[in-house]
Amino acid sequence: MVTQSKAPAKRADAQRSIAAILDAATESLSRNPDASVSEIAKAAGVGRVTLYGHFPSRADLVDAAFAHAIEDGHDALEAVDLSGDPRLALARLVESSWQLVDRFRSLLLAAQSVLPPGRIRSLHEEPMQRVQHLIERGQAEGVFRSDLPTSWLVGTMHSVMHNAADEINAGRLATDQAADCITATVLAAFTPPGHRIPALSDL
Amino acid sequence: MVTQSKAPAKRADAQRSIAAILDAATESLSRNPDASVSEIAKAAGVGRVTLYGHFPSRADLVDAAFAHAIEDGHDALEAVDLSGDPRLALARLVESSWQLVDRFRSLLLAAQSVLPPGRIRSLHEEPMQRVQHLIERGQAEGVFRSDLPTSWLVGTMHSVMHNAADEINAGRLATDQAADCITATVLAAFTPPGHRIPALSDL
DNA sequence: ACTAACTCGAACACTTATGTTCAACTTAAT
DNA sequence: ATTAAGTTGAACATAAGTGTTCGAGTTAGT
Repeated sequence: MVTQSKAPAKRADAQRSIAAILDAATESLSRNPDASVSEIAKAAGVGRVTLYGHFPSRADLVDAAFAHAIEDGHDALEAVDLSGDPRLALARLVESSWQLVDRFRSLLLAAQSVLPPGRIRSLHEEPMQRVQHLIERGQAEGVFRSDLPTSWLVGTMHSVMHNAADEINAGRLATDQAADCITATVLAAFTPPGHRIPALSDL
Repeated sequence: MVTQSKAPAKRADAQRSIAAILDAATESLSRNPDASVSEIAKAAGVGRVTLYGHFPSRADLVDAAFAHAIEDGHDALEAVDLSGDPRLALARLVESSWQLVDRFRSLLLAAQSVLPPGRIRSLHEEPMQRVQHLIERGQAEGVFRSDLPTSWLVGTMHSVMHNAADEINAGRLATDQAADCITATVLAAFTPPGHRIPALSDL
């Protein structure tokens, strides 16, 4: 997938431009989902026309930036070891996922308002399935609650991380405390009724 | 606060218009945070010029609609009995809050992108404090966890409700199941480490 | 050194929104 | 019945964004 089969191979400066644009788009859209094409071009140190030369429309650009971010995230998440106690695996996964969610949450907003509905979900699907599998394993082993839908638990993990981003943004939470808060909350939320809440320490 | 001291008292038809505009704005913005003034005016069965006659700018209109919604919500929330077991009180509060969050979540988005930063928080402060007081009482009585900041727990309750809205929107959750999922999740998230997760039934 | 690919700014056409003005019409209040 | 308040659509001015075209300059590849 590294080299497309058709296209006559871009020139070196074009590749540099594209990379710069993609980076700038990711950065700009992460700060402001409504960032204009002009802003992004300027941030990339590139002319607006050049940008349109590589990305036919703003939507194409957002799509590319979002896909690029997902790919980055995918690599990071794949490195996480999901074996062993599902609760410990979850803690590890949260730790890694959190940084990604925090970085790209605003980019997601941009994507949501521009990309066709199915597109985002299909890009998310692969990493999401790893989460879902882990949760299902935990449910099967009886350490995660089964009285709520798996999809609900997936969403809960997601939204708790988003909450952390909001709290940090509002100055009510320190960045280095976020991971602990998230882990503690998600672990508690996943614990079956009647069971004891595990402390982070005794796992 | 019902009648402003100065203003020469609006005429009956003007009051009707304002009410219709406010309702239409709430409804339109709840469906689409970017709804245009024209859309809202049309939905209110009123001329665009008339609308501008009452609300100098789009921002003023959004502000008014949002404040109106908060006031509605405030009344509903104030009717909730917060005495007795904090966990039961929380369940009652969640039940009532959930409907409001569901109704107005998109309106909040509109407000966030238009209103000055402090404005939203100041409008939210009063109802939020009731939640915070309840949580603090639960923490003091030892039935809610104290190892996480109170503000974090408040935010968690909020974000879990938002998650429910998303899940419904995505078709992964039925509307009538939402309240139970939220209650179960929030109750679990608030339970202190080492304690057992309470089932909804045995409270 | 030659050429095709690439870059750039300026200018243009197009769209969509906000907010204002005007002049005629309708309605509520006393 | 009079009058002031309210309503209305059409037209206008502004502003900001998107996408395209053009012509001239630069740069990478062979």
